[in-house]
Amino acid sequence: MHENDAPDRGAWLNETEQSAWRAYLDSTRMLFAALDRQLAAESDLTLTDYDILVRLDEAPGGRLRMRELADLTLSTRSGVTRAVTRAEQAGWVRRVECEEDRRGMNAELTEAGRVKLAASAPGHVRAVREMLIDQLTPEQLSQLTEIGRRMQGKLDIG
Amino acid sequence: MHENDAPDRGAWLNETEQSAWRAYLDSTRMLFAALDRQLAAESDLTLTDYDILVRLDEAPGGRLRMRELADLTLSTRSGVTRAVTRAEQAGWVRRVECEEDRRGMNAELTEAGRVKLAASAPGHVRAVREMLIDQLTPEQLSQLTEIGRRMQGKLDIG
DNA sequence: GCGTAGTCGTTGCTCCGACAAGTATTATGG
DNA sequence: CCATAATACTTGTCGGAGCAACGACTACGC
Repeated sequence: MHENDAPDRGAWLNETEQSAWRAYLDSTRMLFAALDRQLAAESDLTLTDYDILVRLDEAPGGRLRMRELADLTLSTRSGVTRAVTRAEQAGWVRRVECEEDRRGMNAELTEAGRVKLAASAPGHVRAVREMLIDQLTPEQLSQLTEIGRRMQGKLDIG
Repeated sequence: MHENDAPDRGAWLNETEQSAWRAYLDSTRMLFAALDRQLAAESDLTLTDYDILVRLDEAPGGRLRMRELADLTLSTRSGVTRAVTRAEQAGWVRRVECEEDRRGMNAELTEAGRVKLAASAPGHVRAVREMLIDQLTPEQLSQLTEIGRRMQGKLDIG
């Protein structure tokens, strides 16, 4: 009758926790796979590639340091290096050396990049709506926001 | 004033939708990455590998057809072929030919596989608790279940 | 029965992304 | 100042996973 016999505290998940976790895990995997397929089929893009275009588009001057881009897209620096290289070869992005730090590099969205994003966004947004947003009540959508924020709060720190 | 000028129906997400989607996307990426790191560090496993051990453990006789395993883990057949090959080389799984269908193959959990799962589960479960379950109210946990189910309902069909 | 169509699992190919090491540059501490 | 540490990006290497193609087998239609 001590600390570790509270019903939920064992080494396994109870049934409620288990179904929540599985439902979340499976649905998320399905959603991400479906979004990747949609972007690949309609725009020949990866979700990561798309995310990079979006983040650059939102940044002042369409320009971000590689490091910032890695932080925003939650990927590693090497991942960003390669993704930006791909985008550069496709003409959507150009590399611009950093003035104030000679190690630094900026990725800058080109006009072709903005065009590409404008062409890709509607299909992607439609998919996100159909598969996620339209399936949920407004209350669930706001719960999802809060759930995500709480997880981020835990995961940002460690 | 017709069907597509409802405020939420445009080609872009409104602010509420946008923050929900980003919070969900980012937190999920963080969580999956953290879980993968935890399993890699403490058990030298992938989340997929772990999932395979779990599904086999739950199956009668610790045995499943490759196809079933692919469906349950939401991966492709080729993915399962390779994951099972890895698990087989590690000694956690053995391949058993299927009696009633000579094309078929079963993956069967070995004793070593059960031991491996028993050794890996507590750390993984602890991580899931810390990062996800403990961050949420019971109400949010049940909302998460319902959200996942709704998405699955949409995505299972098409 | 027999041919055709579909299914099962595997393999070849290729892409994506993580980690670790390397180079160049900037920051720090004495 | 100068040596050391820390940071920014890149690259080498590797592992995981998707798609398409394949051989083996089964199921179906007639």
